[in-house]
Amino acid sequence: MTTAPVIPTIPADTRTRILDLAEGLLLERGFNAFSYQHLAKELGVKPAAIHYHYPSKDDLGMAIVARQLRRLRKWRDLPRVADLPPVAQFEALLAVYDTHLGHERRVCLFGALAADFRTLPAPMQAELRTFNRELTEWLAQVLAVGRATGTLRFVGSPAAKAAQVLITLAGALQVARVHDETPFQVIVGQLRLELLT
Amino acid sequence: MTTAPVIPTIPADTRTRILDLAEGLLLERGFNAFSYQHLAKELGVKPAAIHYHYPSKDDLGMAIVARQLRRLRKWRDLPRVADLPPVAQFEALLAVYDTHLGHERRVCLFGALAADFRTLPAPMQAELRTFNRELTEWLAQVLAVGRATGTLRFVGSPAAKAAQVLITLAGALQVARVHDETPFQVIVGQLRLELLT
DNA sequence: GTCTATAGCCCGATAGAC
DNA sequence: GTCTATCGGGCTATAGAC
Repeated sequence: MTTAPVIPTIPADTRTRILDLAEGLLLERGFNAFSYQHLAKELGVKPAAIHYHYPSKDDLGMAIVARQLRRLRKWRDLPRVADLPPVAQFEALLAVYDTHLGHERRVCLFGALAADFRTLPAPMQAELRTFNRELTEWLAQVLAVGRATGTLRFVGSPAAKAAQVLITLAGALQVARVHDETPFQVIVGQLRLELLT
Repeated sequence: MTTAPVIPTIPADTRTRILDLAEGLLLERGFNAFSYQHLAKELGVKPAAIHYHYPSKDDLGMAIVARQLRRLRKWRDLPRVADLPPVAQFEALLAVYDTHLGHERRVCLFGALAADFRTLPAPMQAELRTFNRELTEWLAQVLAVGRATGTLRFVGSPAAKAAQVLITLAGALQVARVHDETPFQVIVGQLRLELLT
């Protein structure tokens, strides 16, 4: 029996470690419920050290959303996603939400920020709008192709259905947080039942 | 021409005024983004005055959720709601969400609290779970009767469909906040298109 | 270039005035 | 019974040490 190769854990630079940690706290507790103190304690530095890397909390919040947007674009354009048939693309999307669920029942970026939206700095608001718009447009295209090729089934416009499906997924993660993972699975099951032919 | 009877605006007692105001701020900005100072300034008193009526912010938050739960039960059992046929009950539910939208694009209680759920006091968490559970059970019953009588159409279990529809409505209000009222109307239109025969 | 000491503010909450 | 003066603490952010 061979042992799996040891993949060295590359210690991310401080700037990235802060961003990862802040993103986790944002998705687990909300933007107004984590502080530089929380980050500092976890990283073993003083709160003010964070300010060197991200001068204001607004900057840090913006960096989180901007990175998520870059990731979305990268993911969407990946050959192993972009070249898939529509049903597999839809399943790949579901897998992303399932991953969120697996990470301490994190909600998605949109679900984390929507309620507190009015308290967010304007640049973050704009970036989140772009994020949601691009994701919706991508899914609308997937749904349109899927219906045209007879592998996905729905009534109404692809844009309306995409908006509905995405908000259902965001909401399913929120319900999972309030109750447990069961309703998430139930709701995703319902989506599959309705969409897949 | 006769003038409409003057309905005197009964000035609510201070306790109720605080609760109304706090509820509004909660649904517009989130639980962690409003303070006793905000309430006090609006009411023309000092922050500490609020503590007389609601000793802690946890008490105030709990009072908001508890009142919403009382309202839900009252609304659901109203003859003009309980005695309606399923389609009209569904439309009555949509009207409630439309009212939220009309009030400064408020989100619903669930949508306001889900993201920050882990930062809420335990009694509030429990009460919100009850709120969501009772609302879901009510809608599941409505959907079951509607399908049995041939006026509502859906696949899957009434419970799963109810969970999906409610989370879609909560999410539709969140999207309306992030973008504008259009996506809310689009998503509600999609729901109607799919459910109504 | 990286981090710490500390300022200054706003928070929720208590004690006690009226 | 109702409200105000004030406290201790946590917050973000700045100034400056190393």
